[in-house]
Amino acid sequence: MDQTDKTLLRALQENGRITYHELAEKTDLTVPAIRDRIIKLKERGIIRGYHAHVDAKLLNKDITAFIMIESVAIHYQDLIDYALQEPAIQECHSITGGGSHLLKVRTKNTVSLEKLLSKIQCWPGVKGTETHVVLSTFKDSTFIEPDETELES
Amino acid sequence: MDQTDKTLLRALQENGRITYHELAEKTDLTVPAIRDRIIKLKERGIIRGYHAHVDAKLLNKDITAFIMIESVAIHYQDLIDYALQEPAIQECHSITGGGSHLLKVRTKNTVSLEKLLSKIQCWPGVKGTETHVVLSTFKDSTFIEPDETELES
DNA sequence: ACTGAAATCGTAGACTT
DNA sequence: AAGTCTACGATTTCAGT
Repeated sequence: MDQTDKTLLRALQENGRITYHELAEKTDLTVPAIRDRIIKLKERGIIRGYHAHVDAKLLNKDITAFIMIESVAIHYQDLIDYALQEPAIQECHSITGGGSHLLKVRTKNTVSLEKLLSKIQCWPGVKGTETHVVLSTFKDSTFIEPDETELES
Repeated sequence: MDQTDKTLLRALQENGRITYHELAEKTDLTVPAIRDRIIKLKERGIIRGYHAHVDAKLLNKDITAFIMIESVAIHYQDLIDYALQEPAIQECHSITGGGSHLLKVRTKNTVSLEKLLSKIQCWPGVKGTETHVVLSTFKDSTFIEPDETELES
């Protein structure tokens, strides 16, 4: 993980379809060298994948919400299994502080959000939920600055 | 927005570097037709961009946290401006329920999280914060299912 | 990590429905 | 307006060095 790798990671996060040729220009390396490095970054798990970012509202998902769940420990695995199966749930984290888990969900409207909440409240071990509907999103980035010195390799 | 567009959106969300040829095979269209559709999806804002997804932990960001902020309305714009400037803040939403805003942040460790929190608590209008540190992430998808009938076009 | 050739892919214009 | 065909240039890939 040297300066060149960091440049590649920044560029690929900014534009996931950038060509090897452009990356070669940015780094003063040749195209095959770029390719080798990117393959290695993938093999090391640093690059997990490439994804198109689509606009949720334009795909008829008008509601984004965060749902804090209070659940009992014995049923944590059930909760995870249910969360993985539900397409409207984009993220599921276990967290510290009030609540045991936090979900990020996308639904078409308030009706579908209500249906989803009813489902969740029926999951085994769920004692309570607290929903925060997103009114506006001012920043939504997936960019991670690779600026720290790395420990490994 | 027909069945073909939905297939394209699904495929591009799953693999942002998929070739037009592969997409042509999936949809039984020719490569130029695929290209035209993708250009239009971009022009309509449905495709916002393409991004490499990198592993935060492997880039020395060990902490993910959600910070709920209670702020006074007069200073909302200040809060947004500060959030946009801070690279550790990945998301900033205004929300309903307890708290006025929710941040998703990534930091190297608890020390840098503490520093960030100190900064945020000094922002004008911030009355209080409530931090939820992520212990484990069980689902982290950006996939949005384009399965509803669309209103526009 | 570089070179160079071969295969694959993306792009643009003209044409068809 | 949307798709196809064809041809050309760009990109990716895969040797060997």
